[in-house]
Amino acid sequence: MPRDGTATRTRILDAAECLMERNGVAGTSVDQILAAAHTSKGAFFHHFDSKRELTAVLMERYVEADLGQLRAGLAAVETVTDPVERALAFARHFERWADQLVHKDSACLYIAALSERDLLEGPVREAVLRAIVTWRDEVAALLAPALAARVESIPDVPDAHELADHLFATFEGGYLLCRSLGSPEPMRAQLRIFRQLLESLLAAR
Amino acid sequence: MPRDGTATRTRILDAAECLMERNGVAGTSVDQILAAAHTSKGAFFHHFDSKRELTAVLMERYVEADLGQLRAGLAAVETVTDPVERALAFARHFERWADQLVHKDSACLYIAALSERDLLEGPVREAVLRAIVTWRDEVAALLAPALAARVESIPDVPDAHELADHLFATFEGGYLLCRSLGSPEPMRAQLRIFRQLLESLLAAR
DNA sequence: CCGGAAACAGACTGACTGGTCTGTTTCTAC
DNA sequence: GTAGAAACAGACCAGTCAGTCTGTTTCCGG
Repeated sequence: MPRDGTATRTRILDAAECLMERNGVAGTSVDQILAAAHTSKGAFFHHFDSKRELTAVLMERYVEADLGQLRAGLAAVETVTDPVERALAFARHFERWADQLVHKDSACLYIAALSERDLLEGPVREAVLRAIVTWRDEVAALLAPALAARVESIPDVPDAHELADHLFATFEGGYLLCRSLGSPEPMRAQLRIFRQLLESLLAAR
Repeated sequence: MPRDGTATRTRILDAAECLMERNGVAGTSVDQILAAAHTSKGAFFHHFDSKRELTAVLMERYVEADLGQLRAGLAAVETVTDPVERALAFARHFERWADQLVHKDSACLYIAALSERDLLEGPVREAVLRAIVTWRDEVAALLAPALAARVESIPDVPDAHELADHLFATFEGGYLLCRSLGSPEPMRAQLRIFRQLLESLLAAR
């Protein structure tokens, strides 16, 4: 086997992720990626068939990392036995971890992908969908027992899946607030609000 | 004065809004806009100095319409005297209006603008910021008295401004869920969740 | 040490980009 | 009516785009 190209491939993916998060997919040219990755057209089209395929591979990798964060959150609270406490601990986990999540003027690749319609077909869409559905199902499974424990004290019990989606919505909304305000603070604030709302929902009365 | 060009101008703005919502700003070319608006390069650059300026003007118009929705929501509940009931009526107002808000596979122009960094400077950014801050301030002013009325029964009272931002985050997160799932349903679901969470927060105990 | 395949470099291409320019039409003020 | 300015049309331009192609380098099995 000839020389190893995985380092170059990774550099291209890293550069593309960084640029596309900031400028969008259509707003990022292959030449820009090459410059940032310190490589050439030849290397790029050796590793990827097209810009489209790069985007798909990148999104796949991004989703995997994202789901890793979900699993880490679930693992961090699996020892908590009380369902209500476990749900709240889960919310607190992400609240604590918000600062690391949003570094200076970064954004979420999902937002970049979802704002371009021609990406909303094929593998990119499927990857995003997998992320959303996995978060929904896993978080709903965590929330359902907590909601069941309070079902008699809540007049209008929210649907566990929709409430799970609301965490996803909070993340993405937080990202957008951070982008527009140019500060990582809103993410922390929004995750805190989510936790506070969940606490009041699940409070014994 | 020669013939009236406002109709053409409006057609260009409408076409641009429609295309940019779907494909992003960088993902929409001037030629595409011209085709959709059934006009020419000459007309376009007569009405706008550049694509950048069109984007800025369009965003200004979009923000004004958005703030109109906010004012309509505030007006719809201003007769409700009890602060808690007024806040809840406000949430219910948008829950009811969710379906009209999101037509089939539409998206929010804020998301398109915020996903491209070079737009995050100058008038486009200022317009988005004005929308966010106005929503925040107006909604916070609505929520603050309601929160004050419950301050003794809530252990960890959320900040009114951050809670107001959470409504904005819910809208944007809802838009993203609608885009990825290809359905207008998630918007309604997320606004319902927001209302349910607010109800439990403001519930007398 | 050498044959071959993968890894890379970069000149090149045609389509498309935002934007300019020249010319024509349409209206109003006089 | 006619002068003049705004409204519009579309050919045109230089630059950029994604993608191709040819050639060179690097490395490993034999």
